[in-house]
Amino acid sequence: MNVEEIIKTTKKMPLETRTLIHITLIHNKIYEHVGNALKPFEVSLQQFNVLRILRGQKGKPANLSTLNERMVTKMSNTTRLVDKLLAKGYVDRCVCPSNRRKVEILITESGSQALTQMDKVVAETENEIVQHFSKQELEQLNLLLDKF
Amino acid sequence: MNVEEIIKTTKKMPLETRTLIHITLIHNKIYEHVGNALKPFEVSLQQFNVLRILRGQKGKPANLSTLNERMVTKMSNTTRLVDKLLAKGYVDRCVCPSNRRKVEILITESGSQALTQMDKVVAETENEIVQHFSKQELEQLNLLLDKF
DNA sequence: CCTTCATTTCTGTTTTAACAAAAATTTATC
DNA sequence: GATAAATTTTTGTTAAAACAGAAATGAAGG
Repeated sequence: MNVEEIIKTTKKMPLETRTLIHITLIHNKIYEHVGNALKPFEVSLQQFNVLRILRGQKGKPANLSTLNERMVTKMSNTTRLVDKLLAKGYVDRCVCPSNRRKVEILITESGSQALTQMDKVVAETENEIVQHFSKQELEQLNLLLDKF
Repeated sequence: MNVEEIIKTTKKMPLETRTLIHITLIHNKIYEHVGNALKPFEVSLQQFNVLRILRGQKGKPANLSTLNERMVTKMSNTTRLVDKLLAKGYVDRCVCPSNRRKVEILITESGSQALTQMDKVVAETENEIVQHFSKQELEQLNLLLDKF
């Protein structure tokens, strides 16, 4: 990925700026590719993310604040995101009996099965995106990214 | 930035997945910080980006397709983005006399002045974001990012 | 208990983005 | 030159995100 070529500029920009633009371009690429891979399932990246968190709960229900805390991209209205998963039958939701302010969200069997399918295509897409990296380079990259 | 800590997971994930989540988290950070820096000017990151492109034209007008081509994040409706810059008096727009399908967009004096101010705070923010990197590390990072 | 405050979720509103199709103009072809 | 095709921008509609405030419940202190 050549930054200058993509944004069609010949001007030399500060290394700091170039780095941040670079990250944004890569993010756009990830978002687009993974989003497309999920399109057949009619779920957004965010919804996929929530399903993964719920599976990670291993049967233990999660409430909204837990979801929000663990989401890659925090958003203000997780309620409506869960509404959509509910409409697809991928999750169950009920008020928490011990604290009726809270809500308990669980992935359904149907949600789990769909998620297994999604995992496959997402993993393939992820591998495609990083296909030009060796394992060692990926490790080196992660070390550098930790510095942000 | 510790990925596992931020998304509150203890599970070991594939290096590929971790890398892409990492990129997304960093992108969120950039977006948030630079967005906040621009807030006093009441322009979005995208609008700031367009102003920079227009300045790069050095007086030569740009049309919508040129803008779209050079934007970091492509979007379908650049028309409405330019509408907003127009409302703020930061750009001028008129139909291209030689090809009346096209439109010519120019940054105004007021836009240039505002942009100079924005540049300052954005550059500061960018430096903050990469403050833990040495110049050499930034170069190394850019080389790795080129592999995407 | 009653009042106040804190927590958690939900709702309303406004912005922004995504997608598709329409309108205006130019270019090409017969 | 008329008609069809291509290009560029605009508009309409729907979906998603951001922001702020309301509602419901629980906890604490008098």
